[in-house]
Amino acid sequence: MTDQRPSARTGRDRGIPDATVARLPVYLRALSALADAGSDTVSSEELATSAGVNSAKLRKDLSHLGSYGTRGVGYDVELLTEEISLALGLSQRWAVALVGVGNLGHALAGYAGFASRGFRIAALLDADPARVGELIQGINVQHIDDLPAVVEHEGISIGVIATPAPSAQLVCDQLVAAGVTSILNFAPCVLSVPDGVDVRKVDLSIELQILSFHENRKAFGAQPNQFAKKQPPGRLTTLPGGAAGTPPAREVVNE
Amino acid sequence: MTDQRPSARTGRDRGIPDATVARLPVYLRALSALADAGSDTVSSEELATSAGVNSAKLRKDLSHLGSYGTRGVGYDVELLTEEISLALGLSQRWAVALVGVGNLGHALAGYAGFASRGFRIAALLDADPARVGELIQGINVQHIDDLPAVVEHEGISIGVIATPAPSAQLVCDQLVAAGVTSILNFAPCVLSVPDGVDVRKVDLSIELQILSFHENRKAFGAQPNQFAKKQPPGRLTTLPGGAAGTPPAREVVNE
DNA sequence: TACCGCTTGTGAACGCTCGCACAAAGTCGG
DNA sequence: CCGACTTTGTGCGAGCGTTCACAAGCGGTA
Ligand SMILES: NC(=O)c1ccc[n+]([C@@H]2O[C@H](COP(=O)([O-])OP(=O)(O)OC[C@H]3O[C@@H](n4cnc5c(N)ncnc54)[C@H](O)[C@@H]3O)[C@@H](O)[C@H]2O)c1
Ligand SMILES: NC(=O)c1ccc[n+]([C@@H]2O[C@H](COP(=O)([O-])OP(=O)(O)OC[C@H]3O[C@@H](n4cnc5c(N)ncnc54)[C@H](O)[C@@H]3O)[C@@H](O)[C@H]2O)c1
Repeated sequence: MTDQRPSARTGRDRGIPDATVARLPVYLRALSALADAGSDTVSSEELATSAGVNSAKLRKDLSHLGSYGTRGVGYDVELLTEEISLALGLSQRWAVALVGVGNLGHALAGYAGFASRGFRIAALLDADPARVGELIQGINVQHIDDLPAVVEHEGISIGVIATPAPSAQLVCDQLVAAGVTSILNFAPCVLSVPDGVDVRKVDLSIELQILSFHENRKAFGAQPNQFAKKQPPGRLTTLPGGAAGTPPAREVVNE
Repeated sequence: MTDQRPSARTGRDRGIPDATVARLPVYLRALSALADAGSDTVSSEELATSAGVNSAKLRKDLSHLGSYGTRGVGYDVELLTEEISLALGLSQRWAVALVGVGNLGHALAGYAGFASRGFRIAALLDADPARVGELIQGINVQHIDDLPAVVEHEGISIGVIATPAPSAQLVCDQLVAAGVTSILNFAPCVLSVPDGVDVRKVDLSIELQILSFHENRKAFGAQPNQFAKKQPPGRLTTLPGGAAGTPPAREVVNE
């Protein structure tokens, strides 16, 4: 799961496990679909299937919130939706600041999935004077220097960073200084923040590289280089060149 | 970490742990920065700091690849870069198909981070006839029906889904049928795939909701509703309305 | 060559997560 | 009211991931 652990739970603390928190939004989505389909109640088995998890795991996850099921029947869709929303803090609408209105920033600004889940893009900010003043989805792009005032005025506590990596730490510091305590980072870099500030990252390249690993593993079952031991100039060199014979690629999968 | 576990490792199998695989790309990025800065060697302590992890964890992670460090000295930056790249299967350039050239798809198509990490966008596809033929970053948008031929011709093994959620499963099935064995999904839904196909998801809303949870926790230390027990109509109703007195919201953060 | 300081690689302990399996607790039909 | 059936909530064991702490190994120095 994404890393850079958020809010190191302080040993004691009767909190909900991180792994559970990460799944609650998925359950919420599945519940929403069930509600649209007209279901009033749902069993852990059904809900688990919709969410793509084991039913025992689902029940254990929900048990952390309290006892909201009915034995022999299942869970009330509406009630459970409310309880999960409450646990996630979605009973209030969070204001979000989006910094960096480039390619990705434009897509994010126009994303309907924010509003529908209880988040409001309260501000768009950029450092480029040419972008300031631009109107995107009815929101005016403001200069990054106005950040403190905007955060204060709009009551913003969540920031999204969509600037190039070299600027990300600077922007992050500015967000923190302005009072933002949760940050979602799209730039491919590690951010350092003071205690009490949570950072989560979304990194395309990392996801692709993980897929690459598994793809590679599928292509060559278990490699021969089982126990490598620093062969001085054994298999040599030049990374993006072509490492000893391009693999058989295809013919592996397909049903 | 993202979830929907890729390629259930079959019990035995001397493979690299998933948690380690997920961090290798981060190390790679840190190494790249060190190389640019002119370092020839690096200690586990330095590299761990750059990557934002514990140095013991870093060493254990690297130990899964083999013994490529020198005691008393550290790791050779270039050698380690090669070894990690090799382990991740980045010594070859993977061809990627991007399906859904809407808001997000456009941003992704123009993203330089793909190419620089060894991925090549080999095809853009969409179902909307109005988009077919459009030229984006020098690549022609093709119709989704041409998927099988394109996958075959370009040797594509990785697919990226950037269509609306209702189309995602259909597109996924088409990708799998065409021979794609790794999928990165941006649509907010669960995909089901046959064994042998890996799926990873990137979901904005989930990330924000996790941040919301922690933000909420910061606001109200440990809640009073410690042991809830199905209060029949206790605190009631209407989720996006205002759950029993809108919380004190502001005044919490702003350090 | 013998010694010293530094850093790796890893054994071992601990905590978190997962999934099984089942008792407890509810519904429903008679 | 009772008994059969269904589904939740959870105790428990196994496995994975993280961290500590240190012996082993390497380069440098006398
Ligand atoms: N485009 C994608 O699909 C994509 C995908 C994954 C990750 N990313 C990452 O997201 C980030 C943004 O990507 P992009 O393609 O939108 O880049 P971009 O260059 O199109 O946009 C970056 C924007 O950030 C602004 N900016 C730069 N420095 C700033 C600062 N100090 N304060 C405020 N604003 C600042 C720039 O003016 C620009 O408008 C990058 O880190 C990139 O690696 C992008
Ligand atoms: N825009 C964002 O910032 C953002 C952020 C996170 C997640 N997402 C998700 O990414 C997905 C795409 O978002 P978007 O804003 O780009 O939407 P969009 O509507 O702008 O683009 C979707 C594209 O997919 C194409 N499409 C639809 N059905 C198709 C099919 N069966 N085969 C091929 N192509 C098909 C459409 O023609 C359209 O071009 C959505 O699932 C969205 O929830 C978007």
